[in-house]
Amino acid sequence: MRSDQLEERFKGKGYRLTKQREIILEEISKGKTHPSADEIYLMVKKKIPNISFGTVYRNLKVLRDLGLIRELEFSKSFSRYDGNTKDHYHFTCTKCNKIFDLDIPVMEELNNNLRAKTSFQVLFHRLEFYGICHDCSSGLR
Amino acid sequence: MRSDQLEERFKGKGYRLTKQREIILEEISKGKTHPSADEIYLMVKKKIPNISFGTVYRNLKVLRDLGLIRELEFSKSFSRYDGNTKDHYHFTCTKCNKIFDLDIPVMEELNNNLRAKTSFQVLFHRLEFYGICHDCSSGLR
DNA sequence: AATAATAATAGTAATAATTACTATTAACAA
DNA sequence: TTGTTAATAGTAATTATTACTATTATTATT
Repeated sequence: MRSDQLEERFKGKGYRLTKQREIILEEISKGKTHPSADEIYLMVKKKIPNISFGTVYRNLKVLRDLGLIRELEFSKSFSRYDGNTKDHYHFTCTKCNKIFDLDIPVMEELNNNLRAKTSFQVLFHRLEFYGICHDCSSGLR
Repeated sequence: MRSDQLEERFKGKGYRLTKQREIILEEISKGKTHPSADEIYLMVKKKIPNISFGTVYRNLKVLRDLGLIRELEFSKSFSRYDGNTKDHYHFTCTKCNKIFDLDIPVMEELNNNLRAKTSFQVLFHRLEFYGICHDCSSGLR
């Protein structure tokens, strides 16, 4: 993306284009890795030695908001527990944060398809749907 | 599950069946909700007022290990960032924790299928594959 | 049933990722 | 160039989870 286009993108949403933001975006975009906030902080620190963690986190949110990067919420934290131990998918309502079990078959073929295309040992997959649940979209909640 | 079967299940893996474990399992299994560790702590606290957070967390891991409950790692924390903003899937190596972009088409039909079966407003889905990457399974890493 | 060995517990402190706060600095519209 | 205000650096606070430790409870063995 050209620098003036980038600037427009920022101003369009009322953000300012700062050196910090430019370099954070640059560092994330240049590789094929999927760095953590911590790793991004370290990479950027080489170019802006006194940058702070707060600035990195704040700007990751800004860049995500602008659609310039994607945030993948993997995780170790914030688990939910399910008494249903048979393999199944979930739907999460982004409004009320309720999680619903889905009664659709688990697609083992997705793993097979990926095995056929790659050299990965595919063990399992996680499929999570997101949207608005019935109660929330009908104004009941 | 009968109580004696449950006990066998625990002993089989060298765990003891304690009141705390029984009640934690009971509370998770009785509803269709997907409680957080915090919520479980509060539910169990009604029956064992002086239970501690540590006990809940420790036993959630034990119950998961026994296959009696499932842990869904949703999350707010531990994000990874991706410079590739076009919709795509990932493969995560559970050995080296590397994340790979997958070059397989995004299946919009999964959302349509779910829309057809439920009254949810399905907005998007996340599909993550897990397993062992080529380098790790060939002993290179 | 009594005992010995040790796993599990309660209570508390520590950790790790992220977010909030605040005085200072920098971007940019006029 | 200047005034307005968003963004920054630095630090403290927050939140979910884990670690630590003295005490208690469970189970195997007598």
